[in-house]
This record gives sequence, structure tokens and C-alpha cells, in this order.
Amino acid sequence: MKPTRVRFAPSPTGFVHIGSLRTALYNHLFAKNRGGSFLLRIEDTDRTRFVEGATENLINVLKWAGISYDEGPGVGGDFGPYYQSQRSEIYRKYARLLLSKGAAYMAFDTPEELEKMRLAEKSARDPAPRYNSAVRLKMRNSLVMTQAEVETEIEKGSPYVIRLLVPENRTFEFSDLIRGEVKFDSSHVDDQVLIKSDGYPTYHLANVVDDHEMKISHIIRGEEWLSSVPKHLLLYEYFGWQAPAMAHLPLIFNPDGTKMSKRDIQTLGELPPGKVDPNVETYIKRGYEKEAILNYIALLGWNPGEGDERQIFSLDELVKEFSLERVNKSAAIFDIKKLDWLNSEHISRRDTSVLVSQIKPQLLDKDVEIPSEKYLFQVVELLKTRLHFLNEFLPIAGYFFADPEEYEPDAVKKRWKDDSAKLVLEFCEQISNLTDYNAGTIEEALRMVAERNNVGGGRIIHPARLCVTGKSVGPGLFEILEVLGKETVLRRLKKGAETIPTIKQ
RNA sequence: GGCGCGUUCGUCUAGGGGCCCAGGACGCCGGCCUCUCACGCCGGUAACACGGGUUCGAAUCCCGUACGCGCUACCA
Repeated sequence: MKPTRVRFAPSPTGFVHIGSLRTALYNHLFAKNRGGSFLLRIEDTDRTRFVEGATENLINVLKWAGISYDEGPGVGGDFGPYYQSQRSEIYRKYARLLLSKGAAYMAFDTPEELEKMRLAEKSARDPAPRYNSAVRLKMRNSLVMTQAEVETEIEKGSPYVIRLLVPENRTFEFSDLIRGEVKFDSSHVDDQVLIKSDGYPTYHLANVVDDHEMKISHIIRGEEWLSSVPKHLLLYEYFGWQAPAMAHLPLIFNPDGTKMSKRDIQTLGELPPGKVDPNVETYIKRGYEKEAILNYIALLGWNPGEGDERQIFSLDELVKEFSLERVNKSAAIFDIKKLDWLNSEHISRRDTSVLVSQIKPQLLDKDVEIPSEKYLFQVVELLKTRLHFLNEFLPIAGYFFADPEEYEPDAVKKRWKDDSAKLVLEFCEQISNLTDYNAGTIEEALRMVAERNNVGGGRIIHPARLCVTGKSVGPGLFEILEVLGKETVLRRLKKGAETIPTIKQ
């Protein structure tokens, strides 16, 4: 059996689309699952759409996601170069081969002439005429021109393209690994341009040549390529090569069922309702965990199968479980809610010590003073389950690092009663005498004060939380008080008992 | 328009003739826990696009219709 070799072949024309990332992921998973190789190939043959920095950006995103590749830019490999723009000579060689076999021809038609042809051929029956057997003999190409005429044009330096000669009455059948049998008739295939007038190949020639030269065993790519498979099959046939197995992935849609488009954000500035941002970097910037994103997009079109109801997967687990047979045929809608859930799920399953090391930099960055590693660990432990995004840590944990500067007005209104200051101070008194200061003894102390005053625990708990954190929500009060330490707690309780009544009115 | 692909709860999906008056997950709703919020736990809501076949029996197979999406470039 031939070794498994797959590739992710993006074109550097902008940001990294969420669908591209999934394609890359699936390729990577498939390769690693089978002990094969995953390569990255940059399809930069469209010089007009080339975007500076797009390739670097793409590589960074893959690196961020932990989707490693065995061959490609930056890592090398035996089948390079991995930039198509650096392989022009190879494509020209194969184009000449096609020419010599009569499988392709040169065409000198100008864009204006093509436009004229389309206009002339356009009819109700055929609103989108193709450059094919029906019209090619009416055009200016090496099929109708004499050898001498062709040479003259070339000498004149006239721009020309090389087109694929698509035979009439051919049926192209193939078995897609995801979709099953797919059939096309050659009458719907056009004489595809193989080499553009600028000398660069089109995707169609380049991907066939490269996939063969790079010994690709399986092509896993988006469904938008399904329609051009017949052209590729014809090329493999002309070259006498065996085509790789193919798998066409379903698309990812906006919540409103439309295609996730870069235009949604680029031209409108902000996202219209029903749309979702297709740019992976947007999610990185918002603070999504890479584990969550990978987990989510993996599940968008793939699942582990009957009886396996797991939702949470690490990259390693995905590698272990992935198979193309379990990839769906139909498009999926990108639902941010589930991504959010996965994000908090991945965070709360993470070791606290790991979280500490991830959170520390953002605190240092904001000049937050961290009393000790152990202290931070305790705080994170306490807040872990309510942390949905790592970057939410400081906003919800601020009071662990500084005395509250204000008290939530609504909470003051609701929880601060006339006797609150008195109760809080009594509670102060009680805990200041504590020799063994911990959540358990603190609670005992509080309950005692409550009982003595004939009130429920809540009458002290809420005001105390307000004094100490300034907030109405958070972890259990006794745990907070323990972590904060007696000295800090007493200071804050006294300060609160003094200040809150003044703002109450 | 042509060609291709697709269509199970709001969303992601399980299901490949009887195990399904359709299972799981997110969301939503209700409850429990409780000092609040979150977590967790328990329960609920909700779907086989439509119409014909085939069959003793169809979400599952076939045909048609509708709808959606893709392609229809010297873009990928």
C-alpha cells in the first residue's frame, strides 16, 4: 500500500477562513491517523490577488493551532519547492508535453474577443457559454491557425494561453470518499486555461501536476472543487497518471444559511445579523482557546460515530478517532454558542497549575501584584468553573489583588440593611479572635454572630461579600475570606461598614 | 438557465428496512444544590422538507417536486 500523503493547499489571498482551518485540520488528522505525511503547499499562482503577508499569517495560524505539517515552507521536504510560484518551469514542461500530444492547444483570444464570443453564443438555452467544442473552432487558436500563423503571433509577442482540449461525449465518473459516485458529462466541461498569459499555471494544472509530483495519495478539500474534478481527471488521464483518492468536504455556513464570506465584515465594517466572522484570527483575538476551536470545527462535519457520545476531544484524541467515513455530506452552520461552551469546558478541565501559568502573564502585563504563586493558585482554583474565557480572569478576580474601590449600587440597595454595619463589625470582632483562620472556622464564627442576633446567615454573608469584593456574585464567601487572609478581610470589612452606609442614601 | 452536491429537533449530529411514535450534545425552559453567581445534578421542549413508489414493514432503497448551496473566469 502506498504511503498516505495529503496536503493543505491554500492560496495566500487574504486572511485564514474558518473553513480553511477545518480543511487543514482534517488533512492533518487523516494523515496522522494513518501514520502518513501532511504537507503545506502554497498556491500562489494568482499574482493579481496575491496579498503581502498572507502566507506568513497562515503559517502563524497553523502554528498557533498546533496543526503541524511534515513538509512545506519553513520545514522543507524532498518534494519542494512548496510555493507554486517557484515551480513555473515544471508546469511549463508538462504543458508542452500536453501540447505535443495534442491534448492542449494555444489560444490567442483577447479578453475582448472572449467577451464577444460569450455575448454572441449566449442564449436562453445557454446563458453561460463555455469555451468548448462548440465554439473553439470559431476562435483564434492553434487548432484553427496554421503553424506559420501561430509562429508569427508568438514572434510578435502576442499574449496567449494554453487550453485543455476536452473531448466530446465523454463521461467522467469517480467515487468520492465522502459523496460516493459522482458523474459528469464532458459537454459541461470547458477547455480550461492551463497556462495563463502571464506564464503562471491555473489551479487546475498546478494542483494535478503537484499532487502527482508530490506523491499525494488523497485529496481532501472543500466542496467548491467538486465541479472541476472532471478537468483534473482528464489531465491525469492525458499524463497517464493515477489520480489520488478524493474527498470533498461540505461547506460551513452562516447562521442564516449563507456562505461565510469575507465580504460580510470587510465591506460592511460590522457583522450583519445572521452572519458570523469567517476570519480565524478574530476568534484568536477574542480569546478562544485553540483546543476549543479545533474541537468545535472538528465536530462541524465529523463525529466519532454511533454509541460514542463524547463531545470533548483533544487534538491527540481527534487524531486517534478521525476517519473520512464519518465526515458528513451536508453543510454545517457555524454556531457560536457551542463554541463558547467548548471553550469553558476546555478551561475548566485544565490543570489549575497550567491555568496559573497562562494567567500570570496577563496579570503581569497589567502590573497586577501577585502576592505569591500559591496565592494565585488558590484564586484560580476558586474561579476556574466560572471562567469562560481566560481573558475574563482579571475582570472577575480583581478584588483578590486590590481592595474594592466601589460597591455595586444594585447590590448595596438590595443587600445592605440598617443593621448590616453592626453585624459586619460584630463578625469582624469574632474572626479577629480566630487563631485557626480557615473557611470552616470563619463560617462557624459567622453563624454564631447570626444566631446571636437572631438573623439568617445571609444577612451577614451578603453585606460581607459586598465589603470584601464590592460585588454581588462570586465564589463562596468563606473560601474567599480564607484565601484573602485575615488582615485584608478585617480591613475591608471595616472600610465597607464605614463607607457603604454613606453611599446607601 | 445548465451541471453538480445536499436536505433528521433552533444548531451540531446518531441512525445505513423492523432495535426509532427517532438517541446524544449545545441552546432554551423548569427543578435540585445553595450565602449570590457560576459549576454540577435531575427533568422538560423540540426534527425524519414534500409527494409518489418498492416492501409485510422506510428516517433508512428508488423516482419526482421544492428549497439551499457550489461551479459555470487567463480566481483559487
